Amino acid sequence: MMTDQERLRAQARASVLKALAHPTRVYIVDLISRTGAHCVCELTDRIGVDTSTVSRHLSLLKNAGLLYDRKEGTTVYYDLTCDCIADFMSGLESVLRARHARERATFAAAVEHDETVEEHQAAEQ
Amino acid sequence: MMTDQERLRAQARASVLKALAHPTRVYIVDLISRTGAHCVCELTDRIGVDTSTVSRHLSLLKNAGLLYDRKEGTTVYYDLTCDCIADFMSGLESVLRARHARERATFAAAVEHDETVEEHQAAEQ
DNA sequence: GGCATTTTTGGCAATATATGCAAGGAATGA
DNA sequence: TCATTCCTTGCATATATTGCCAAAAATGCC
Repeated sequence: MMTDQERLRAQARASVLKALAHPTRVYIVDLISRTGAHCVCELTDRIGVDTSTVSRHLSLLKNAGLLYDRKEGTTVYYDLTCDCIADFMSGLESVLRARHARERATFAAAVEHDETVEEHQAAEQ
Repeated sequence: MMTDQERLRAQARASVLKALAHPTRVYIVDLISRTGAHCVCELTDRIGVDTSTVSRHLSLLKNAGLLYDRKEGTTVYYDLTCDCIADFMSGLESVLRARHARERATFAAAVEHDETVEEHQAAEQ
């Protein structure tokens, strides 16, 4: 049976993953990791949703400990708390590439036998 | 402005992160990556929730392309589709360590000045 | 003070997610 | 065939997430 420690560990890991698990937030983190700190209005322009929505995504990322903010006048700049976040996100690439390769393989095998992909997957069993 | 390609890319990344963004699913992926394939009932015993719930988590991870299943009799074993997933998850550790270090630093600085953590964070501005 | 700019917050509706229970397959063995 | 075991799916419910609008803070400038 799962220990309390394992439970806490899983929860901590999930909290980071949850913070990143949204297209807008992935985009924000990715952009900042490549081009440095950005303010809310810049991000709003790029992303094309309401400012309030972007602000909420940012404060969620801040609460998760992934971003910190710095105020200049009325402008608030958000930046990564740690380069390790960029490293972590780049690890996603391999996973996506592998997934893509698998999808292509399944599709190719189905075509080979003149089946639909669903038929092929069923036949695989 | 965000391009369609960027949008799709963010969506693809988020789909993997979303699949992992739950304590139970993090635990499952972690366990399998360390100790190999497991069947639904083993995981159910370890985790302590209903079988149907575990089964759903597993099929979600399968749909996300992170696990595949193999049937032996009435038993279904789930395993990682790719070692890169374990690598990716281990990248989380650095992020968590960094977050923890930051939290400790903030707490220590607050104690230093005999403030609450909230007061200290406000004073940081 | 009054005004403009930037950001955050409250409220609310729409949507998505998580869970257990109960019922329904699927494979095995008596 | 019947019972058993393992797993998945339908349904109902509870909770969480997302997004916009409008209103409120915060700051700087005149």
